[in-house]
Amino acid sequence: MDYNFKKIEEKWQKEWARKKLFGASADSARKKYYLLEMFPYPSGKIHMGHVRNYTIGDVAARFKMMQGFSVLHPMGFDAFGQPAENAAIKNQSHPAAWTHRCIAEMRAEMKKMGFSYDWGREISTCLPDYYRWNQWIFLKMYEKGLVYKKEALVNWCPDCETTLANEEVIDGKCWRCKSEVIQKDLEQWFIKTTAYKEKLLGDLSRLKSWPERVLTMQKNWLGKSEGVEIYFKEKESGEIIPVFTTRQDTIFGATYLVLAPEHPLVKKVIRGKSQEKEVLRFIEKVGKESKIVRASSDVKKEGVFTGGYAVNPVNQEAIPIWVADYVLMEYGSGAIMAVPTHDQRDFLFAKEHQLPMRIVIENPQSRISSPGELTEAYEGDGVQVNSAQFDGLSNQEAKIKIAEWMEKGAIGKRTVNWRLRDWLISRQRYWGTPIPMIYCPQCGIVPVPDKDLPVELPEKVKFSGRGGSPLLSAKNFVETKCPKCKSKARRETDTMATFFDSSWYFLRFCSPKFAQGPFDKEEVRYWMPVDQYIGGIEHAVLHLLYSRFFSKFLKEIGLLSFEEPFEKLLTQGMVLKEGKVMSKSLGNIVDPDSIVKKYGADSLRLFILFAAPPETELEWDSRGIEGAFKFLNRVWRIQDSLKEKSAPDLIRVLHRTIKKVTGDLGDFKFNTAIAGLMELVNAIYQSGADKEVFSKLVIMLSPFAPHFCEELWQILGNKESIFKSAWPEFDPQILVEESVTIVIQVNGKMRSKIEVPADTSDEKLKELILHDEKLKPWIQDKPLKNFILVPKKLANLVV
RNA sequence: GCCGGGGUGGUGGAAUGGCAUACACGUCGGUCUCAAAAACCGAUGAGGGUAACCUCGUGAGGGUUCAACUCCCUCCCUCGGCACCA
Repeated sequence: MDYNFKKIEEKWQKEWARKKLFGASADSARKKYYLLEMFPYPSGKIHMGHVRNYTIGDVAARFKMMQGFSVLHPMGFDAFGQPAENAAIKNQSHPAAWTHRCIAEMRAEMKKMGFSYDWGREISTCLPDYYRWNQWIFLKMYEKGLVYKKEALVNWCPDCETTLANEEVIDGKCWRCKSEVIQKDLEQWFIKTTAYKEKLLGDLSRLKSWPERVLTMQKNWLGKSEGVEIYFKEKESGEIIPVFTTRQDTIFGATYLVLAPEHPLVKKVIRGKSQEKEVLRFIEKVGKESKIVRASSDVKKEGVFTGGYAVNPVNQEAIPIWVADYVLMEYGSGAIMAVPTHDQRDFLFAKEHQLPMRIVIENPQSRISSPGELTEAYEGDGVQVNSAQFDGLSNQEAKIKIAEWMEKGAIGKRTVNWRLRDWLISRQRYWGTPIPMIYCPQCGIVPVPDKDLPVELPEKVKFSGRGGSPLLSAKNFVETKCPKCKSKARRETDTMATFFDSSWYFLRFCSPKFAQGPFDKEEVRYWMPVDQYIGGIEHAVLHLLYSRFFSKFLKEIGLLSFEEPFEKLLTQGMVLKEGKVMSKSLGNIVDPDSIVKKYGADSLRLFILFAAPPETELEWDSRGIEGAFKFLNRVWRIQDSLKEKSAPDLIRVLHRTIKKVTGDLGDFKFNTAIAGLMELVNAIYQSGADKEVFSKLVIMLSPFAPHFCEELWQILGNKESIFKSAWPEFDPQILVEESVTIVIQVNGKMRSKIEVPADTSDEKLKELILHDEKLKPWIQDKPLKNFILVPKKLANLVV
């Protein structure tokens, strides 16, 4: 009988669904294992990236299940978002209809892959019974003062016609449509993620099993920087100009001060001065430049003198105030003290504009004492000079002493600066969670009361594709009554960023139908945290940071008992073709469905895991998939020639394989686990196997090729599902070899091998080695200087 | 510039101080066949040698060690992240 993958796969997919084989339930008698893969945006079809992500998760889930864990392995859809809306505008359909069709298609394709999801727990974020809890959590945050509305310069994508969070702007471009993001002054909703910045940074050290680069990316994003805020004074008005620096040790070398062009003080300083016009012209010019151009390092830094002076509080020196494009309003206080001798940017700027310089830290490697000799700024450590009472100290000591001295004299204060900004979450789009807020002419901003949730998204709206939220066109939605005073009021028409939806979905999976709250605390106590999370690196900052923030918030209001939602994280590599990411625009997509039709899901699963370790990039290889298919056929044929009894050598190979595969699966080294199984199959082809050995091979292969193995398992006479059977264990007794091969080196080079009984004494072994004929030419009559023996492995003779 | 990952046969990749290149793809040869495919068996880092074997070989150079792909130092290349961050 041939291996008919089509028939087998359909048969078992039906059977598993009928038996609800993968239905999870909290079972306090067993250890739990929550395995989660990042849920997809329902774009229609699954692609190879999904297949890889979900296959990695599926193998781990099935393996844990067979090891006796109570496994939670759910799947759902991150269903709100702009593509649905764009598609609706294009096809004159409704975003909901488009989304539900895509979900149905994707679900069907996932089922064809044989993933072991508990489909009874499926969630969709676009359904009211999900998003009402978005609104509920949002209002809880509002209650705790973590939600606020303010007018600010925000990121605006002209193509998507909506605002974007800082995290959604990559290289100055929209993360989704890649068009250039501009700055707009708008009133928007923000979430105070910065309230948890210390925890978000500090708890990174708890995430011992997260990839190093993800931790680094989050750390960079949070961007903690410790320094001092120093209070300079504007000479004429006496107005204070705070300046942030991490190099307070160089304060005596400050020879000018620079304000960002947007700094509010600039206009005051220049008023009535001869420089006024020139400065205004400069500010206008900088304002027109895009952020990307301004930030590119090869563009020359420009600036103008304001005509004003600032007084340095440490020595009462008056230094010129400049305006320059290299100082950013968004960071620190938008003003810097410039120390050209010890900061390279200041150095270049000072040279260009012939500004004065003063050395205040001696470079121990060079004898330069006059600033004119410098070719670049010295940013390293050294001894303080020209620094009044701090002369002679090392700059590291001076840093501490100067900070203390400034605080005492109230001319400065130790400050911590962060790169992290609050999270802008309002979007001027339709297909998202309505923000549950009401504007009342009498009462102002009024939150929607709990009992009125959910604020449902109205179905009938106009999609013009041009400006403003489509919700504005839904009169019945917009017009409402104030919950407080009952007078006529207006609903907020912005919706939430979809990252809000995905920041807590892993909690919803624990009790997807719970109606009294976002989740059942008891269920969450059992299942959370997620033991293993698997997904793409593109969420290293966005989704993973927001989810961590949510968990910290929900813990603080007493709903959770843990700090970090994801215990272990695996970021899988991308799937490439001819060295490039598969993409529509490059036209190099391999459709998983076509591969399933040709070779079956089991071959696809096997190939995608065998071709590379999960974390590295994977080059798609059409011959590789054939290899996987051939391997399954090779295993299939073993059933035709089973022997009565396996040879003892094969039993040893089997136990060695069990040990290797079990270990490799635990470490997510799927490629070497499969290689181990291939070796076992090769050994079976050499000596023939009995039913016992073959059964164990089938069990070990089953997480990778589940339908295939389930069928063989049944053919072997088993009634119960293979996934209910116990994972094989190896017998260490059998692994103890009777004889061992000792590699013999002379001066570190392999020259001979001998096989000896495992219990040979060291003395006996040494004697055997010294009389080895093969070594004669290498030793000759040179005296033996050293003899190193690694038990049961190797000997090295040094002559 | 700073931070992180990586560099091993024709190809994907194994080996984290102890036989470099497991496993697979590809290529070559054999068995079976009228023939082909499939299947099965075998060879396959480079150079030298009839052969047994020998020499070289994990981005480059140096070091530690009886022994280095593996640890340390310097450098090169490459991928990713952050960046006028004061």
